[in-house]
Amino acid sequence: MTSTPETQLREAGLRVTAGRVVILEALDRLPHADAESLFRAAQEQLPGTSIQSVHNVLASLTESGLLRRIEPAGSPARYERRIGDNHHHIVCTNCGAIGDVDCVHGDAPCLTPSNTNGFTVSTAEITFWGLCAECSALA
Amino acid sequence: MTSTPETQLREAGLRVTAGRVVILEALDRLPHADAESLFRAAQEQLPGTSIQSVHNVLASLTESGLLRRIEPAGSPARYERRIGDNHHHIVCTNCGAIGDVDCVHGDAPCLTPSNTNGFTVSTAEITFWGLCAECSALA
DNA sequence: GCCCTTATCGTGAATGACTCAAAACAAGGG
DNA sequence: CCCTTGTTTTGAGTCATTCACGATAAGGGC
Repeated sequence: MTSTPETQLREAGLRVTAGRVVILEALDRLPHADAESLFRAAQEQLPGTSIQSVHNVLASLTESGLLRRIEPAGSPARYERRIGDNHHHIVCTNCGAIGDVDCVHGDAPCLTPSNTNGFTVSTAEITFWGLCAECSALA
Repeated sequence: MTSTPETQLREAGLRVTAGRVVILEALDRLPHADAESLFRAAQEQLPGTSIQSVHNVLASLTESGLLRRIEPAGSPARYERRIGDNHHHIVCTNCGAIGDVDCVHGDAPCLTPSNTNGFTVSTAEITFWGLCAECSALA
């Protein structure tokens, strides 16, 4: 039950602005979208907006924890409305499409590296690479 | 037994050039270095070199499989002389230092996502985030 | 409902990390 | 030793993102 964009923003202590609401709504339709796609989506409802404003919005929403930012190698940053769970991602090496992967094997094993080299580990992030259904079909 | 840079280059079918040898040697001293650091290291032995040349070298070495390129979120690409094993990395969220992590739990479990959304998975990449020994001490 | 403070947006310029292009150069087979 | 072809150099260009700052609007207080 994701609460409405307005409620979410208020709960995060952020002002409710048209830009933020539009971006949050666009991310429901376009999960894992990058700034550019969100900009194009936002323009339909906010013709006067700019790519910088989209970056502003994404930065504040990410900082407040309303969005999760993912940065697959070789691709611009993508954003998703996070559901609090720590799921992972699978990226198509051909077209860049991204899919969600529910936490692997009951989520515990991968959070425990064998040797940490003195590091204090706080999170683990898994990225799977492969071909999406469409690209596998074409191959 | 890492073979010498010269041998490695020849085996990969690449010409042996001063720049390539210098970069490979620098990566022994600076594992997980980025292009900029390697450029500075290379300048000591090749005063006339340029950052673009370093990128050239890194690109061809990566393509030939002599180097592995890693791109942690929020950091420029790092390079390492790969040993063929599929190890993972741990990145310090404070200073950006990177450590190697031997494959987790006998390497199999993390390569098998629970649901693949129709994707054909070929590789899995795990990035651990935390604080390096130095930064944990300072915190 | 209106004002005022202050967060946010929009415009513009700037940055970092890298890629592209073409001329100068050098590795190494013949 | 020469010639071919892969590399390096020099220089410009790109992309995604950030910085700076005046204009604008959200929303608490009156």
